[in-house]
Amino acid sequence: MKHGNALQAVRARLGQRAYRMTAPRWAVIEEFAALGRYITAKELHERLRRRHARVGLATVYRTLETLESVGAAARAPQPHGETAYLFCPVKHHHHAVCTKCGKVADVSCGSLARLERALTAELRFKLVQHRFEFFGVCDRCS
Amino acid sequence: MKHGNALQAVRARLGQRAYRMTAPRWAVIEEFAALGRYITAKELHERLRRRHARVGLATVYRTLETLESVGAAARAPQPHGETAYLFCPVKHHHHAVCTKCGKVADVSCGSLARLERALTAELRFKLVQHRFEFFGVCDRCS
DNA sequence: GTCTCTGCAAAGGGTTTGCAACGCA
DNA sequence: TGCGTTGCAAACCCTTTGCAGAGAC
Repeated sequence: MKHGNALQAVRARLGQRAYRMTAPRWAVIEEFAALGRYITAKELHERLRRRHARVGLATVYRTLETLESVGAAARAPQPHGETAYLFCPVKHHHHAVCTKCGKVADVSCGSLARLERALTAELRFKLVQHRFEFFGVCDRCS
Repeated sequence: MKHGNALQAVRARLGQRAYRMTAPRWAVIEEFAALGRYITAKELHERLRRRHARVGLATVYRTLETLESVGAAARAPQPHGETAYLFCPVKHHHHAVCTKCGKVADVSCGSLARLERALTAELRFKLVQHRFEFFGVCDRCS
């Protein structure tokens, strides 16, 4: 399974922090991890319902929050007011999002270091954090 | 006045599109433009109240929406669920936000063009849009 | 005088919380 | 068995909307 390793890694990470692995929580994590794109809590909840997994919406929110707290999910507030989440156990990087299918590709931020140094001098700002998002059309959709 | 030119430009832009310049609307725009940092509708509303400007919260929201529609305000959804706005009549660019005082510096995106070309080839993505945000500590706060 | 804009309050939509029952460990 | 977790529904919070009166042009 493609996401198997990442899944088990997250399972272990949760276990280390004394989280219990219940059926609803695991159902949310599996569905979420297999997705590979940003999704809202509501949408994820609906998918689980369709699969006959008895999971409350509140549990979906709580699980996503838990995953975020252990660094396994990225949160992206949308213009409309909703929040989209992405299963994403990798440390610090950025995303390129396909505007057609929603697929997400990872972008390392190593190549941005020089740019950041230049900006630091130019703006007289000590930059300590950044957030980049790229949007476009992926290989398969174009 | 520092923001005078931008203010009058926005006033003219609104006039061209047949918006009426009412007292409440102008109060919101003035307060907003003088600020120079991101602010939520609620916070802006409170500032206006303190200045004894009788403006409803709904009017603040409507004015911010109007400004956004004519390209004079930038919207930034926050993790918590609120939306922050910045008076920003310049076309397309990015921001560096001071994490202490909230001051915003503009970052042109010209220097990022090469980076974007490289990513297009590497990811097999046709990138059509991007959003960058930088966070750090400004000159005065450090 | 017309037609947009305003303020208020209610509605709307997403997210969080309280609580009793449940079920891992 | 103890304590974290769940589901439900109510509570919350931010934002939008309906409507009658006010005001710009």
